[in-house]
Amino acid sequence: MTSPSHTRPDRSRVDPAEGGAAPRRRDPERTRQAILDAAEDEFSERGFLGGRVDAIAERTSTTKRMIYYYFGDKQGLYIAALEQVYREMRQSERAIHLDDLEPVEALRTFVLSTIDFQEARPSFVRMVSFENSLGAQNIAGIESLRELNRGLVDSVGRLLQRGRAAGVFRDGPDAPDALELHQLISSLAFYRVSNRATFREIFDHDMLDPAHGETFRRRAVDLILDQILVPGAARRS
Amino acid sequence: MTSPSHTRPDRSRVDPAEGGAAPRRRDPERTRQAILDAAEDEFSERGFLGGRVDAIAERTSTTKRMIYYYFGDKQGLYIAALEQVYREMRQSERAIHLDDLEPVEALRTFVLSTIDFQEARPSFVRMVSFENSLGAQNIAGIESLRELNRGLVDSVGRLLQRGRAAGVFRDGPDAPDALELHQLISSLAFYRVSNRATFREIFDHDMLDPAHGETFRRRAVDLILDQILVPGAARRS
Amino acid sequence: MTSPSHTRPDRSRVDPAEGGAAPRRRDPERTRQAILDAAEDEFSERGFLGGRVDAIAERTSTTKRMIYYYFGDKQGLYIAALEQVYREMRQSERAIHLDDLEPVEALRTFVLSTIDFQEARPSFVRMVSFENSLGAQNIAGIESLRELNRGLVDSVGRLLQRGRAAGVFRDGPDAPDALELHQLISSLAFYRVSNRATFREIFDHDMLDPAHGETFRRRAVDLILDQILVPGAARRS
Amino acid sequence: MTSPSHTRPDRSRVDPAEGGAAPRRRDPERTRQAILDAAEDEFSERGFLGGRVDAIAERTSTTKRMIYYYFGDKQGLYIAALEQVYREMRQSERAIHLDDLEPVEALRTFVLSTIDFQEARPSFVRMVSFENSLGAQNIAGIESLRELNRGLVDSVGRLLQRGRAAGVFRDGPDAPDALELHQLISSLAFYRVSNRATFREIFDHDMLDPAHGETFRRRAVDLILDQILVPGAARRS
DNA sequence: TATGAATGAGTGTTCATTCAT
DNA sequence: CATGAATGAACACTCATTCAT
Repeated sequence: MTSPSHTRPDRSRVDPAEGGAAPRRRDPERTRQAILDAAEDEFSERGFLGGRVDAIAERTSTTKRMIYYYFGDKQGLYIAALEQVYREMRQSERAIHLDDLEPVEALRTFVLSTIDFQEARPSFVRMVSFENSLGAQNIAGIESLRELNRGLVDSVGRLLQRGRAAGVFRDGPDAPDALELHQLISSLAFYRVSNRATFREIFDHDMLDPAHGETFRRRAVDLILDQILVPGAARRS
Repeated sequence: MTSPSHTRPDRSRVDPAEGGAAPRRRDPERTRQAILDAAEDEFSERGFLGGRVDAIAERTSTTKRMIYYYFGDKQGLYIAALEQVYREMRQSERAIHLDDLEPVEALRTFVLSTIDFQEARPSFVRMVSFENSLGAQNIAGIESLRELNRGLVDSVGRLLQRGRAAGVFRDGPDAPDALELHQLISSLAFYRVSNRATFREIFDHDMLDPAHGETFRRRAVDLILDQILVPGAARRS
Repeated sequence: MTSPSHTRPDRSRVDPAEGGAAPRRRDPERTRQAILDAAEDEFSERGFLGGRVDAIAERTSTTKRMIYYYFGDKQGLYIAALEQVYREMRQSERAIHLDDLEPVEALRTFVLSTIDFQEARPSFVRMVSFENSLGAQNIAGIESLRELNRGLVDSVGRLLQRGRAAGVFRDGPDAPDALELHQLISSLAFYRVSNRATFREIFDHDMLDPAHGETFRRRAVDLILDQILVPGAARRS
Repeated sequence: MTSPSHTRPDRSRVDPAEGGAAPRRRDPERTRQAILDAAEDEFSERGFLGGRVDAIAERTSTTKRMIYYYFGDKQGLYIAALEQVYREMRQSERAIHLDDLEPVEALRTFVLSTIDFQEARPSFVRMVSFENSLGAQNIAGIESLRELNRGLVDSVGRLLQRGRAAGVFRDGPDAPDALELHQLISSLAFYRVSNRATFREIFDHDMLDPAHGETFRRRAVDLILDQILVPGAARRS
């Protein structure tokens, strides 16, 4: 079982010799990364329109001028931050090596990993939410993001293929394809994080409360398997 | 079957005697409503932080000063707009009179109605998304919103009760309660709208394309019923 | 003979009751004019690119925000200032009522008036110089400026016509037309002001020094009359 | 007759051995000249205040740091560019060897050469215009520029002397001196270029259109000779 | 009830210039 | 000789909000 251990990797660890938090001088990669991390924080909290370049500069030890030096403008920085969170999402999927697991276990692992990632990295969810609310204007035409996500759906596609070949996954025109499966899993995992605040405010119920975590995970896995497994197939490997 | 016919009601038709589109003179209620509608448009497109009071004034034929006269400040206007979309959502649920339908049909109708509403009123989804991304700061403590939503979950609760009493809905500690059911249905219906833009941009797949509408609705209803119905129960009334 | 008495009209004298220099409150026209005058000063000294909106605000008692309120942006203000100096130039020509003078006297008066105006209003010359150096980008398509200037050339055209009809001005294909005459007069009057600084710096000679004024005026008038008058015509009326 | 063939000399051809366009390595003089030419372009298009050091660096293949290495600061570079265009102007006058021509022909040649040069090198006109608009602040005290220009007026002075000695040029207190003659010729030649843009924009008339070139040249030469020649003197040698 | 005028603090961005290597 | 990295001050422009009438 996957444990919710997705935390932001310490990308600033470029030169482990220097231990300081702030990029002091002459370490461009560290400076760049520090800006990027600050941008992720700011944009995930306030969105593209609400995010302030000044605020990002203040979160860093560098100056505002450096932001423009490295990223050109606010949108360039925003896109770079968006790419970063998408890349991490993709890496978290790659890390579980779906192709090495037998289909049912792979699917179960994938569902849990998706839930875990979104729970552990709420800034991913927030950034994607903001971006959607603005009609994905900033994302439009960024090929790297398309590739990242398509790679993920391809993984799911291979998984489905193997399951069908093994006779454990449903087949035929009525069975969901990889994209539909991705949509379904994402809906469950994403909504829990994206709508947490209003849900809590309105219902006094925290969807991310660990007390509900196991129940939610079990229900989600079962629900997905119900949709995919051929009736009567064994759920445990 | 519910058809997707949720469009924004023509709230400006306060005094049908006057036919003009713009609130000319001496009709405070119409002026107020025009501001509110403009605010809903602006805030749902750009969020609270991104939304501009000037832009709202320009969308209306009234002046900026009136906004402050009627709503106090930007946040007051934002909250009023949020209340408006929530109220409509609740009204759309009330309109289907769940209590008058037998449980299975009521559940099916509720699922479809939820899907339809969110599809027809994307500004609801966008405003809720924005609000969540900001941690529901603006919503905090607004009792009216809590009441609206709790009324909805209460409806679902009565529905579940009736189904269990009739022996068609699952019971016991493992069966989902009203809030969990609401979360599940919302996840499916909300995500389809909230993440439409990035989904389309990344996968060239429009989740709201009518071509996929029927399949999605059928799968969603079946999926929910699978979770609620006692095994072997008749799905059609 | 025309005396060099073209000074900037006191356009701020809107409400003669209030004598203060600064537009205090609630006198929009005065505020607007104060901004415009400050803009003329700033832009004529530093050009469009070199001129600073902040500096213009500081020259006024109003704030920078008001500049944008009245003129939209820097370019809008610049164009308004340019229109203002062009308009004054035209008015100074209108003030001498060329049509009421007999041709030779009218021509002499026009030449002197042109020289006087450019001498008295160096900010006109500087603004036009700057605008030319930038390729007249900002002027392009501003119809009001075209009309102002064409009105002036039309005046010169009527003057030439009358002189030819009276047999005192040269005629035929070799005689200069109104536009060529305007170019010639402008060259003399404009260059004296536009190139004053480098001339003084390089030759220690101030073209605008009153000591040379009479000589310059006499030579200029004679030179122009030489070009226009039929040989042997009386130069004095 | 002088033909308008003043084009910017290919100053980059310092070391003809290397054929490359860009100053690659180990050719400091070429690097310096490339920067200078880029500066002339930039400053003549946008002025001292409007010109950007970054833009100059981008016009060259060298880096911004080199600009500071070779020229100290922005103003140093600006002055160097100004000196360059003034030097070329002076060289174009020297090239016609006024002292070797008889006075009337020399004067005619000088007028045409002046017209040709300003027409061929509009960046000279623009830079001088900008510099004047700023009150010649940057030029102040640059002795080299004074020498260049005084040498030119001295040439004209010798020319006048020879003409008077030969009895073909007017003499006496009423006759123009060398500086006045320079001013007159410059006015005609300079204005045609300096005010081309607004003239074209306002009157739809391009003063530099080749169609008007011959007429303008003939009139200018005649006009100058009218001022200088003793009445009745032969215009052709 | 309504409105044009006014404001100060901030908004993204660019400037000429210098540093460390 | 040459370079990428860094800087602080300034840049044009916009924000939500309030005032006087």
